[in-house]
Amino acid sequence: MSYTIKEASERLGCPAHTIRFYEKEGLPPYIKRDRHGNRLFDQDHLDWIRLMTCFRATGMKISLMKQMVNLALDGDATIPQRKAILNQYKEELYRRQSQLAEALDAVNNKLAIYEDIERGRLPSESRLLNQMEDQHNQSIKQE
Amino acid sequence: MSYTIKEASERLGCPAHTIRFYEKEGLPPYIKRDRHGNRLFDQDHLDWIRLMTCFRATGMKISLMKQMVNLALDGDATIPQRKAILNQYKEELYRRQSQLAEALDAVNNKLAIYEDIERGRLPSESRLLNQMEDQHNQSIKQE
DNA sequence: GCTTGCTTTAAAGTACACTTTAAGGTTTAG
DNA sequence: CTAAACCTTAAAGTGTACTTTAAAGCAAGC
Repeated sequence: MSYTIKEASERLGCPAHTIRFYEKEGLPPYIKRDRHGNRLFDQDHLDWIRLMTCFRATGMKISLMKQMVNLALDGDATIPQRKAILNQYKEELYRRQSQLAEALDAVNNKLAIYEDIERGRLPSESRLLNQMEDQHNQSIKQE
Repeated sequence: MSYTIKEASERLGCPAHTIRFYEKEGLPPYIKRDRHGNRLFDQDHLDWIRLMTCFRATGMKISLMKQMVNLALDGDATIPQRKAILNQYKEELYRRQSQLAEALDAVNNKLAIYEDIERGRLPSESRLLNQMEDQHNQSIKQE
């Protein structure tokens, strides 16, 4: 049960070129080839790559993933180091979670203000930009 | 009550160069200058920039922020367009939230496996990499 | 046998957001 | 008067992750 790069690409929702790029970077090790040199992926590889893209999408750098792969290849003795990396990454994930929460708050705030303006409950724009514009206009008049 | 770029930089936790870069990109409009041409920021500008960095940190592109600023400068008539942009961005924020949740899950999974290995409850590495390695070794033997 | 569509590689190009450099002007402390 | 510590601009450089291009090989269908 092996997949060509095209099948792997479809299953992963990831361009074939990107998969090759990842292999070149050393992320998925031990990818087999058929007698023509074409890559053959099996489920384990797909799972592994999916994990990597999951980490990538949330900010882990490829170089760090490569480092983890290398540590893993060196055996169980490197588990403490890998744990340290993952724990640091986990901190980063928490940081991003609160950034997202903050941004969602800000967006909802903005949207609420827009609603208020549309319903005529607020004189105009959210204060900020207008005020800056006012100051700008004043300074123009003074020239 | 105005701040120099250095003070703004300190308050925002953002390099002065980056603030200048943002201004060049058109993000914070109407920044005043003193008689020597030095920028003068007031609280509204800092608030605005802080909002922009909050949006940036969570994936909004500078070009899109500039677009929003331009729309805002065109008056309340553009509110529907701005709402559309923010709602799209909100979708993106939700997408990122679930990506983060997924990644956190995966990390905790990995960490749990490492714990198990360290306590001798699992024979070795998380199966994945070893299995790939085994296959690799087999293919080497066959050569 | 030839086209179509896949595959391979290495290398160059792109997008994005900074970041650094270079060259110079002003203000303040000693 | 001069050095330190700011400020200015424009332009070039950097890092990251792709993405595209170019050149070529294999294989199934007509």
